[in-house]
Amino acid sequence: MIDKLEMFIALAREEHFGRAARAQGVTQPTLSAAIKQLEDQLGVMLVWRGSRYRGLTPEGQRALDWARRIVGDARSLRQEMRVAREGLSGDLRLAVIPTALTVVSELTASFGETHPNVRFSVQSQTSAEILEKLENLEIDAGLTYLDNEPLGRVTTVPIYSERYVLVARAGHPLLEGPVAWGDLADVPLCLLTPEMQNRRIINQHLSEAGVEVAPQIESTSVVVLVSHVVRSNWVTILPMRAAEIFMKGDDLGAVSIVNPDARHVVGLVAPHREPFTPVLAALLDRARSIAENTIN
Amino acid sequence: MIDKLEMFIALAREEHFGRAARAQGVTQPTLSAAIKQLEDQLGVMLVWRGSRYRGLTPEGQRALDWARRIVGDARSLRQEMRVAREGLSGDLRLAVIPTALTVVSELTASFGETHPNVRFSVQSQTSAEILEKLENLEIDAGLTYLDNEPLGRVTTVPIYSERYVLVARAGHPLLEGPVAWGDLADVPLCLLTPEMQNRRIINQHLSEAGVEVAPQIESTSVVVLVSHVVRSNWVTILPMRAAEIFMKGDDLGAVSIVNPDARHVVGLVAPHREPFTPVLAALLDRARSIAENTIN
DNA sequence: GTAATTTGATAGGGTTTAACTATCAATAGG
DNA sequence: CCTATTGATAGTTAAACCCTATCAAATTAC
Repeated sequence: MIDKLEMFIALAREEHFGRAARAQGVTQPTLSAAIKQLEDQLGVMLVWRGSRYRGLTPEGQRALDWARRIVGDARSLRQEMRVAREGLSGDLRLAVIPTALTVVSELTASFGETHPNVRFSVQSQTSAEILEKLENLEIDAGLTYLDNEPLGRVTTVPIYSERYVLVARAGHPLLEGPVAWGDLADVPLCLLTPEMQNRRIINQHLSEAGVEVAPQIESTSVVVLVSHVVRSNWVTILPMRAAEIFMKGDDLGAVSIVNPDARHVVGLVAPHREPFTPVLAALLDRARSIAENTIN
Repeated sequence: MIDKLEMFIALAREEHFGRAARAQGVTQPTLSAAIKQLEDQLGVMLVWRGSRYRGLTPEGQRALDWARRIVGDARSLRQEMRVAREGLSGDLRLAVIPTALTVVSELTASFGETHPNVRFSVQSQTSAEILEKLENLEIDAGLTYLDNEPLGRVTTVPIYSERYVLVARAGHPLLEGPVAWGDLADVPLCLLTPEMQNRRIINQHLSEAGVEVAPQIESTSVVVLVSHVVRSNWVTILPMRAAEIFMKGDDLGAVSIVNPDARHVVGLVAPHREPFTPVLAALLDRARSIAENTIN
């Protein structure tokens, strides 16, 4: 039953029998049969059938909610029993927004010392993808914005709040004094792509200051932005925590952007499953203790 | 997996491999094998093994919590899909404290008219048994005291509050005026047995009034109490809602017990599972609408 | 308009899992 | 010391499961 629910979740996620089967490590006929059996057992049609996948029926949508819950709890059971057997161990899958990537190590470094048997897998994702993967049980926790986005049934732990800095090549005139959002009207910017929440936040502040921008360079990667700044007169806007890792040399400079002193809270997001599994509880604890030192 | 978790829950409840197997409709070797497989899959010992069942290990206790949750959610999924298929239908297992038995029909009568395909099974239990069976998934909802007892992870809907009356044969001298708890010192009482919460409540009020009682007749059945009252000079103390069904003739009389005017809230108790299944949601709704008319 | 491709269902066969009956070993109770 | 109870083990049969191969319908490409 639980295996079939897992396959059903995979099908809803992949929207394709073949892909879902591959994701589950079975062949397509096996997955087709599993879905059919699930429908027989429940007595309702879950998937619109044509010659191809055409989405979930309303009952399928409801069943998906239960399936996620049941499968998630079953995994929690297994994980908790493994912890009982061999202490805190296993894999913890994290997804992180690009501008918070440097913060992950604060979590993992100290956590990893205390719990050497826990392995982390960290992937960079947009905030929307993080919430989606959290729902689909593809990750165990996320590091993302806690405001703005509609959060579902999740537990959140604030870790720090972003402050924005302007990053430019050393000697750039803007680095000399404090910068206001309104000063950036005619500055050549390179920014994250518009579907990313950080970019939307920046857009909002700029537009509130009456500035419309059309960056010549857009990227989903902070490294791309910074490397452009290093090599030219472009400047970029980054959260301080994302920028500081590039500031070790003297080729770059950063200056706070004020007026307003924008703040957006970033923190850990985990599915709200009661009780938490030991590993997740420990991670949330660690996040809370980090927050005490860094949030302000 | 889910079947094995069901067997595990049954084993924890019955504390006996053979009985648990019978309760699950399988043979004892099948259940033994299922538990062993569960232990293998989870990698931990769940049950203390000797020549007989000797209780759950700490890990088993934790696993039991998860198992109840998973199995309960799986049942909810099945039930909800059946509702989607054929409307509100199925069995609703209720357990009710003896003194609230007459109230059940208020719920079931109106509910049954609107939803003729829902069948009720009503059993009389003590309040402690109700909570235990709720936890073990043996019943779907209970009608019991909402105060006093430690309630677990449940949803409650208050329906009415008990007021206590003294019931005696017609013409009994106590029926003439209002009765205080302190007046009952030397009256021959028959009461529910001491493990029942209603009796403990009555004991408490009597003892606060300085009265110690040692009833000659004790029973778990209200009918037994009343039939003794009918045939002799014994009197009993009952919640008004439990007594009024016997007062149709003129052979019995009842009078409120005041000083203090004791009140204890009785209501519906259901496992808190989110979201509620349609049938349970409908029952809780009905309970709420009844409460509006009767609680005060 | 026809051919090629994609997509999911179906058929057949081998392997694994699961359940039952029968029996055994260990322990508790008299 | 004997008997009854309890749970584990063996052996057998039935069911479930998953694979490969193939097919029909629908979509896309030319």
